[in-house]
Amino acid sequence: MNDKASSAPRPLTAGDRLYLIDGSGYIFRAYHALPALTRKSDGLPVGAVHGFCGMLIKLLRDASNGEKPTHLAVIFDHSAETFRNAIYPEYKAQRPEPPEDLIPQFGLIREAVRAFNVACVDQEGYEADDLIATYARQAREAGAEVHIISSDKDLMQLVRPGVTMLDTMKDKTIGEAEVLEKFGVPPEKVIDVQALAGDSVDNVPGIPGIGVKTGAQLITEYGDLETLLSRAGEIKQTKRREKLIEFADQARISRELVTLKDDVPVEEPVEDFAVREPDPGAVVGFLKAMEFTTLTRRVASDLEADAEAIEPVPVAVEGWEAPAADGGGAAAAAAGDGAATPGMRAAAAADAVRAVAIDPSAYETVTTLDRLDAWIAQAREHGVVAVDTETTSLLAMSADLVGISLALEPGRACYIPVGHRASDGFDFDGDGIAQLDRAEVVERLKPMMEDPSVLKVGQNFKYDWLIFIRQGICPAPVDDTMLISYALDSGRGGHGMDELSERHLGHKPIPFKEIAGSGRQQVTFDLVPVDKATAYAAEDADVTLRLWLALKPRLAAEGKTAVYETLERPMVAVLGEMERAGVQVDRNVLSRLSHDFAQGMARLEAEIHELAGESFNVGSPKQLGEILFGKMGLEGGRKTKTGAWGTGADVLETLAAQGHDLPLKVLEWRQLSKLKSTYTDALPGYIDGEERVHTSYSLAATSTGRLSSSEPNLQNIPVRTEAGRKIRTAFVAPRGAKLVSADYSQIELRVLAHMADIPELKQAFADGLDIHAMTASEIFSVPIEGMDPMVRRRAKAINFGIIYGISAFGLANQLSIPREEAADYIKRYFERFPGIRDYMEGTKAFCREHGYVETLFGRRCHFPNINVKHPSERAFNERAAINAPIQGTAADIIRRAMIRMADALEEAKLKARMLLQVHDELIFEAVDEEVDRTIETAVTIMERAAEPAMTLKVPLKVDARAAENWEEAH
DNA sequence: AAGTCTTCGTA
DNA sequence: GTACGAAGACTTC
Repeated sequence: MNDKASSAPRPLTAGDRLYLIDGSGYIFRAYHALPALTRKSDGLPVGAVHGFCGMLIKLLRDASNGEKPTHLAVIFDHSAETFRNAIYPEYKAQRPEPPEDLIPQFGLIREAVRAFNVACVDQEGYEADDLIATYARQAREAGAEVHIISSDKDLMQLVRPGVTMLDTMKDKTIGEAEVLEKFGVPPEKVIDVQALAGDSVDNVPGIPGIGVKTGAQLITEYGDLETLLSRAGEIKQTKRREKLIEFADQARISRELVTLKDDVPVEEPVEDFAVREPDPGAVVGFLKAMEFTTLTRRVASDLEADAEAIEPVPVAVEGWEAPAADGGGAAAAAAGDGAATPGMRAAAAADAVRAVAIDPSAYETVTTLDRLDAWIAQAREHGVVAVDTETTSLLAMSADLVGISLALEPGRACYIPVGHRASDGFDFDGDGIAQLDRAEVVERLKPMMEDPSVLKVGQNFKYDWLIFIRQGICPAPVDDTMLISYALDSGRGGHGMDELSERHLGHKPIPFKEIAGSGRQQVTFDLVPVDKATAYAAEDADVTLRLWLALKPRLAAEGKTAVYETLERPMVAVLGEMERAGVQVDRNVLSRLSHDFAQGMARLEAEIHELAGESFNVGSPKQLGEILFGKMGLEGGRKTKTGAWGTGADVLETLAAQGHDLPLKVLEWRQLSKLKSTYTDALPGYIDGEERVHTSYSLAATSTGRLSSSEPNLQNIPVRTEAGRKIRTAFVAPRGAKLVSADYSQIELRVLAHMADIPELKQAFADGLDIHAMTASEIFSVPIEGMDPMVRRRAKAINFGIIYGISAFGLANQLSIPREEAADYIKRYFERFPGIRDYMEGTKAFCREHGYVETLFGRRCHFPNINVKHPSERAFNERAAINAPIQGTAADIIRRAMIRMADALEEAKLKARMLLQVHDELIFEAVDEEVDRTIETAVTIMERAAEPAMTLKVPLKVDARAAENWEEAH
């Protein structure tokens, strides 16, 4: 403990303000919410420490309500074991180990607390939360005001008159209203809801199938947990009633686990927390040692101390070793401009963006040409402008422009309505609404939107790009906050605007539903009143700009500029063009197939009902399960976690193999049903007036760098079965042209051979051998000549398994062999190719240590759950971590090819257009006389796509051919 | 009307 | 065993 105040502490009284900081909670939250930051001189991770010190300084200057604390303490957890483990041994049992770069910061934060001369409290056997509950009760009973610095929902039960929580990271006070919003019940009933809902993070079991929503509703209805449990028999919903009865005791234990103990025999009296003036030498010395230049300056000036004269105070660091000289810090520092590192500038930028509150009522609606010109002029002067379009549809290819919003600085944004209509049903052309003419607005915006010196910032800009292109504007240059986030944080959560706003700005944007309604009452944006539209649309531009300010500096700080600039940003226009082109689809082919499939289904259905002896819905797994395992009494066991009979294809196949006719016919029926509903019936709905279908590609939907395709998904058009392949004949080229398909051969195995550096595999690819036959020959010691196809098939399954992070269980499933046999194959494979095993182990170890893996081109994929305790979940993460660099590198390579393709085709004076991408395949449309040269160009670009950034140790091979339709071209 | 589960199509 | 998206059934509101 630090120096005691000279006079004896006086008891707390009314008028005192006690601030209790949940130190342990803060550390984890700050670590994840704030940008990673390292000490410039040696790379010591200090992001959470920086956030913590900033928070302390702000609090000591003036808390957010403008009142300084009279008493202040930081409370920490003592150790993992608490009295709760005696009640329930599994409590917090699956907490992951803290990340490597957080460990040294635990000690540093305690050092910080001491340096600031603030009370620092922990106590064996109790969690920080219990100590907080106890001190809060004592202070409140003494008449003092209590503020708890935390956003932990477990502390929300303490909120009451005189006790509030304060989330300093979001600058938000949590009072009774906020608790009610979060839990649906007032604070005193929070523990009852938690007892029902449980908590997977703390491993509080709760009652299965009941979440916060249902829990709150039940508690509201019955008053409290005990009443609910004793009257559980009255519940109408069967499943819910049974669960409540079955797991009643589990709920009672859960309630004990979440109830905070407010009568801990505390060792430190609350009076001792009276705020004390820090010693300038200690606190400035500490901040200097951390190399927090801005904070040092701020504190020195607050304390009227001369920062220059104070030496850094050496701080011992536990749990971290400085790298040898010339570590990563040097590279980061090289990009800096003076004292601050890019990391610190990135952190400062994120702080600054949070500083200005978001106020949707403060935006301007632009309805005169003068104001429009003024905004355009300011955008040009400013050099950066966030842009967002509002339209009538999520489908960019058929959406009509309704308005445009611009943002120049945080809080300074406008909305330009151009296509609103009154919703009374009479004003069809919008004459009655004050808005500018669309064509005129477009014409005036165009020069600025195309001005190379004005950067246009968007969120998911491919959408807006398509809208602008269709208006005759070709926006450039552009930045996309969604793609910046994707380059930085893939695997750490989604990249949609609302999610990013909540994550980085602590702000929840107005939901679309709130202004346009939902369900039956939902209206298109053109029918939204202009004032509401302004609040919504301008806020989007404002948020986009703030996200850009917060995220863009991180690219340089985290070394991801090249990934963003070479693999992400150029894709906006490339995919935009592909989506705009679309692919021609012959609706007559689809309609004929639909008819054929329907006939086949009807025939099978009759046969199935005959075999079952009754009529039932073949498409219902539930009814089918009843027939198979109930009525017919077949062996096959329960499966799914909800307790239903499993009727997956594998189960039905097993039954069919035993000679049962019904499951076989169900399998055939399902195949036809799938093809009909998903493809032949659904696709015609996407065909436009030009007979073409325009899919939408998502650049940020996968964790690995692959694209995804939706509305419709053209990356899962059938190919494996004869019936399915017929659907591909509906994808055609226009008269006088052909479809060209070019696909990489074995790209993932080639990538693996390069990355793991396996001599035999490299040689095999160099020699153009059949890689699966070669693998089979190596591990089963059989000659390639005259090989049994079954042996090759086994080797092929192993090769795929390797890419997926093989497990004996999975391989056994794939090959329908016993697990022991599969384990034996894997063992033999690794004996023959030890380099693959080393590579896989190396990848896992790297991921465990860093929390991410990277592709050859530097794309980072995060795995926040790689270190969880639960064995099968961890194994799942490990397999994904092994797969990600392989799948991701292949994805990077085809992206590079696609980005170069447009220029290459143009340079070769070819009219061919790239239409589709299916992970390792590109589909083009080329006029008949240019087919050969298109193939030549496409193959060359694709095979050389890794160069010059990377020289692969194996050649890339591309097969390409042309035909009238996709089936024949593939 | 909205959300979850199951199944199945692709690389 | 990896990565996705879509459809229908089912459940609950």
